[in-house]
Amino acid sequence: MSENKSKHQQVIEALAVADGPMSANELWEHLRSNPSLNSIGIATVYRSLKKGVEEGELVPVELESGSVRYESSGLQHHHHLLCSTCSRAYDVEGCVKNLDKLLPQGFEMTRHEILLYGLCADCKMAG
Amino acid sequence: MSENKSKHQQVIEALAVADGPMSANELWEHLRSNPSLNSIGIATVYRSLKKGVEEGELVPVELESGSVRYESSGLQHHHHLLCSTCSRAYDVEGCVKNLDKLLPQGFEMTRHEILLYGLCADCKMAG
DNA sequence: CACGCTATGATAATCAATTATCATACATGG
DNA sequence: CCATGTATGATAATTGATTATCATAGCGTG
Repeated sequence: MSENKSKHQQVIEALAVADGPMSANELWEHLRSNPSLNSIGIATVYRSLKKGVEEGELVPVELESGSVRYESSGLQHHHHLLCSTCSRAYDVEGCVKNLDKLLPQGFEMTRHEILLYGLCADCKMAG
Repeated sequence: MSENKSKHQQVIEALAVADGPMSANELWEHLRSNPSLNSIGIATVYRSLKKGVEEGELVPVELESGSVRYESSGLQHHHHLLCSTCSRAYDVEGCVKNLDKLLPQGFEMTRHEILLYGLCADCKMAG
């Protein structure tokens, strides 16, 4: 049925509406748990992520030592919060001034990431 | 010869004078390349890092998806720059204001990390 | 319908990082 | 010197993430 979305589209779209970058595994579990979609294989998730990055729709985000997360490209400048309870990463809007003042003499900065550690709203509420 | 430092001490001291957090492998290569020390095994490096963390002398720092770096505990508040050429992480002094303003409603922040991406002085010079 | 192509899924294989093993070396206290 | 316990190194084993394989299913075209 061509009315249905391809698995690749499902991956891309799931990230388009996500509230933060997701790892292959998070995405896999998220998509499998959605009853309106058929099941998806982990291999397909990885394939779609790779393809999405190659085609410029997705951007890899590295926040931790374990795995790589992905987010839609073209989001406006933002940063992330890593919840120490659920381990999910959440987008946080905005930025701060004066980051250049941190840069040591002789170094060059091309971009930056601000990572907040703490609790997301759900986990804080539950906690 | 008890006048010599144990390998564990060598690891701890190497991190104490380092200009940034180091991974087990970086530390291993660094220590092996120091002609004034005997060679060291990678297993000993891992053991010393684990012990150092357990005893509170070291702190793990996760900046990337690949591996964990370690730094001396008790350094004053600082952040890091990751050189895209040599892949080393460097400490950068200072911080910025207004980070709390980034925190979304309902979330809680316990700590933060600012990561600058770019070139270290050596690589920029060489580049 | 047959053909050929892409998408998909299950799973084996790979890879890097880390940990576990095990035998040896070293230091210390009888 | 001997017994014992810790430190060390080489290397095997494990682990988690990711990629490669391979067979199958679905789709569009002639």
